Amino acid sequence: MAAPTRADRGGSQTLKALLGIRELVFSGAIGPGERLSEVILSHRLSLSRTPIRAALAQLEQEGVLETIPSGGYTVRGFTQADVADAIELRGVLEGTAARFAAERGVAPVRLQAMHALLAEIDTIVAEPQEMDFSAYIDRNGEFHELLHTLSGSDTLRRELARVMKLPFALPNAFVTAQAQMPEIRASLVVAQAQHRAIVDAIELREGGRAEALAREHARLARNNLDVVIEDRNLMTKVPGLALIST
Amino acid sequence: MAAPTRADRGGSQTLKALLGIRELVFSGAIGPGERLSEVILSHRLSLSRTPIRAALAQLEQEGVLETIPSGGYTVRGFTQADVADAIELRGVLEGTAARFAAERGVAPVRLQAMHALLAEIDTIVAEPQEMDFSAYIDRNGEFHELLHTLSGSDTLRRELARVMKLPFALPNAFVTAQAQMPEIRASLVVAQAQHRAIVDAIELREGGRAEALAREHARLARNNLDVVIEDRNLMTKVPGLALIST
DNA sequence: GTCCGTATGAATGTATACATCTCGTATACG
DNA sequence: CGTATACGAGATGTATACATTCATACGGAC
Repeated sequence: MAAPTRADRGGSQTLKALLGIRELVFSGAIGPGERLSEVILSHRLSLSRTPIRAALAQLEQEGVLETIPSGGYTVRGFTQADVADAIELRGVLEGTAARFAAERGVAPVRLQAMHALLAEIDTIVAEPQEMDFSAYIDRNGEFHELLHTLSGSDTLRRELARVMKLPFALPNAFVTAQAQMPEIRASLVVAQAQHRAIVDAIELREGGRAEALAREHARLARNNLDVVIEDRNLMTKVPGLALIST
Repeated sequence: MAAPTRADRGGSQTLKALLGIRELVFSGAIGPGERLSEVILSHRLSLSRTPIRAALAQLEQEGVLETIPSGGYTVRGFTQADVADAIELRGVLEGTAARFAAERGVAPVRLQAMHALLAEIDTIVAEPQEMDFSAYIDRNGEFHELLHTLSGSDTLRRELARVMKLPFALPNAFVTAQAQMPEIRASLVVAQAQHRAIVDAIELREGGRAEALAREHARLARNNLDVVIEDRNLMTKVPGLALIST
């Protein structure tokens, strides 16, 4: 039983506030530009103002909220360009992670773990009829997380963790939408080919190639964004994309 | 009279706490690994615990502090590799900023401002006898800030602002140390040549070249780091470098 | 009718009291 | 003498009361 330790950063209240407010924002219940009142939120979430304040401050750091010069916070409005930039930024950072891994080398044990993941994703993607998207999302997330670790740079890993606080910048952001698109399989097959190429480049210590590949890999998500934007119905399927305003 | 508006994020107390704690940490008064007690800090800075808490949370986001699993914060210890990574990360992000500026184009007015800055730095660096380091630091800072803006990406600009919260990652971090080194002039002349090349590449819409140049520009700082590390006397001249532990 | 000053209300910023948990220490038992 | 347990000091987490500031609306003067 996961004994609720203080490590949860407010084992209860502050974490509740964080998750609660995030939910309110990304579900669109509050809407871009709208002001977040501490007292109203504290009533709505049945918490005191203190954990609410802590959560608001953190969400501002995450880029979800903006400070009002006179005090307080509003929901940040994202443009399509903002989302595209966030995705490309992830690509740049993951490219750097891949390059670091290639240049600095990685322990054989970890490469083995990488290959194990690749094999699992292979079988998932190769599924003839119905793909297990849930499994794909899990393994794909693990792949990227491991890649970040392989960089060997904590500073870089932190920064990547930060950028991926924005849900639409996540590697898995568009997978659920892809599940409803006709060319799904092909798209994921391409993604997996890129996964393999990235690992290959890392093993061969080809830093430049590893970086370029990881960037291109993120561009897949970038392309999907353009497709999804066209289809308002699909947009609701991508987490956090409801925040896009103009 | 700068009317203290709430926009200062705690017009007084919270800002005081932030600056105060940062000072305590970067001056080495607290030291890596040491725990930061809220009550002790509140006494030391003559503030209540509330603004202290807010400042601690922010400094943790900035990467200066680390959370203890059981609650509370300690001063983060930086290795030489951490500092090098932070500098290289800045280079990667500034490279992306330069590439964006080249690819997306910048308004002529802003390019003019860029050239004006370049001209000013030229005259400063060309000074025959004593260089005005203070002026150089100011203009150099403005150059980099403007470069970040020229990217046209707010997301990227935010991320750059974050990375540069670590003082040793700042473009100006090693200038004061350079002032005490024999090869100062040459080093800054090279830096200025790179400045010009970056702007040139942006004007010619050569994204790849702009990115590579900005990265190489950051490597100058990286190289200076190695030199400074050797000389414990110089280390104290570089802000925040006292945090380096092992 | 418009503009400016004032006043009122609500929001955030701050301080502090209280609750809860962690960790060190001392003591008792095996 | 070592270990386990219980206790206590001190830390953070939380709630709330108080101070201060900002925005809005109202009223009066020009």
